[in-house]
Amino acid sequence: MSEIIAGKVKRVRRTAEEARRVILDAAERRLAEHGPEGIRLQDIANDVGISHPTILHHFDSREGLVLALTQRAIEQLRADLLAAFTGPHMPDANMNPILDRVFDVLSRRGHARLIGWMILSGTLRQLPEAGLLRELTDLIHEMRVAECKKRGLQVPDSEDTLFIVILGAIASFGDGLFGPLVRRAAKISDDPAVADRFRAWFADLLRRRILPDAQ
Amino acid sequence: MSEIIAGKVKRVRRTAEEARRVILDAAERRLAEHGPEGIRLQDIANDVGISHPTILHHFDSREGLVLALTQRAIEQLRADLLAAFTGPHMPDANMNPILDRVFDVLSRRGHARLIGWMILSGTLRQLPEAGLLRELTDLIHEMRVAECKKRGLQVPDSEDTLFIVILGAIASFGDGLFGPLVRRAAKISDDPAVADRFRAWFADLLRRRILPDAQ
DNA sequence: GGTATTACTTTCAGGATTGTATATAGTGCT
DNA sequence: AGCACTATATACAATCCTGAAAGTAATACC
Repeated sequence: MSEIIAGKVKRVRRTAEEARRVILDAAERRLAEHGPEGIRLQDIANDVGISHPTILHHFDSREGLVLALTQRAIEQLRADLLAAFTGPHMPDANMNPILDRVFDVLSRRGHARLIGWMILSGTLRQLPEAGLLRELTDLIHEMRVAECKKRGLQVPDSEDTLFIVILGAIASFGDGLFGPLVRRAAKISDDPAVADRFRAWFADLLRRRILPDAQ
Repeated sequence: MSEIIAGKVKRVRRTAEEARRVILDAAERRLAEHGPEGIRLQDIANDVGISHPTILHHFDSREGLVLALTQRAIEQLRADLLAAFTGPHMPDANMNPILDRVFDVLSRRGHARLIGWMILSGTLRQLPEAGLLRELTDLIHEMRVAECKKRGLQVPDSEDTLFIVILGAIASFGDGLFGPLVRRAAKISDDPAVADRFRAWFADLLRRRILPDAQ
């Protein structure tokens, strides 16, 4: 491992924190590129340029590594999502920009795949519950009720709002992982414009369900 | 393996077809209960009551088994869907029983997880393109256009039908894999009745989009 | 400069899983 | 009955991965 200079091994010594970071980065890359089975201590160690027991030194065990990876990913995802939801146009019921950001976080940045893998490997059960969607539901429902009252419309059931949020979440995650497959099964061209149109279409569907058109 | 009677091994000999079937059944059960990593030759062999090389004899390799499992699931699903859409009550466009079936295969029987796993690990590329969703879309769209004309409504764009189907697929897959997580994040009780209500709600949403209420 | 700490390496062991080689026993056919 | 075919079993090999043990080298601190 590392460089060998004149028969002696040149070691790179990082701070523990730094070492953990680069190891997690490498693990995440492997996961994204090679899928679930790509997280092998040897391979990750090779990528970083260290020996695999070093990983065990920092994370105790393979599971420790996976747990740390999961934790970090969840925190990032949560931060990204909160940023999307507390953006400037939030009180607005226009779902398009919000869903755009959510889809972007989950699809392009690969969080859906990551979370999917974590669900499959069972590590996610060991993490604390976030309740993020509950907060979001309450937020939207409040806005929805107020708007409906203002317009003299029938006030919707709170479970309806809940289901809208759940659908949004499930479809966003689902698109991030299964989207390409589904589009192929529908014989859609690889053109990302179609995926974009679908997203807009879906956002419109949700928006109309949340608040019927005033026009 | 098998029963041992007076020092001799009593073998159960099935037809190749039958053997493949029971093996796939056992694999599917393991998949549903333990997820993708639960598909281990030894375990499956134990469940069936055979030795694990027998599985290799019938499927060549573990990957062959997984592939066959997926293929069978897709074919079953395909048959179910086509049957559902060409069934007697079809002009009715009631999505509920259909979605029930889809959710059953993908959620309860664990195929969403398996396919998710295959996407992540890259094995899925070896399956032939089905184009199933395209056929389904055409079927639905035809029906939809006919019904709209009959009622004197505006004929919908074919892309609208396509997106409905895609949403149905993505949400079904998404629910199968991410559903439990999402429901937890929404602080919903584990009560499966809620998941059922959501499914019905979603089916209704799709139905209304396909054909607006006549009332 | 000396010493303690710890990040890191090399080497090896244990375990699990897939896959191979070869023998055996049902089943159908002549 | 005898024979061919093949589904099945046993035993073994090969590989891979995680983890342990023990020693080495870089950094910090006195």
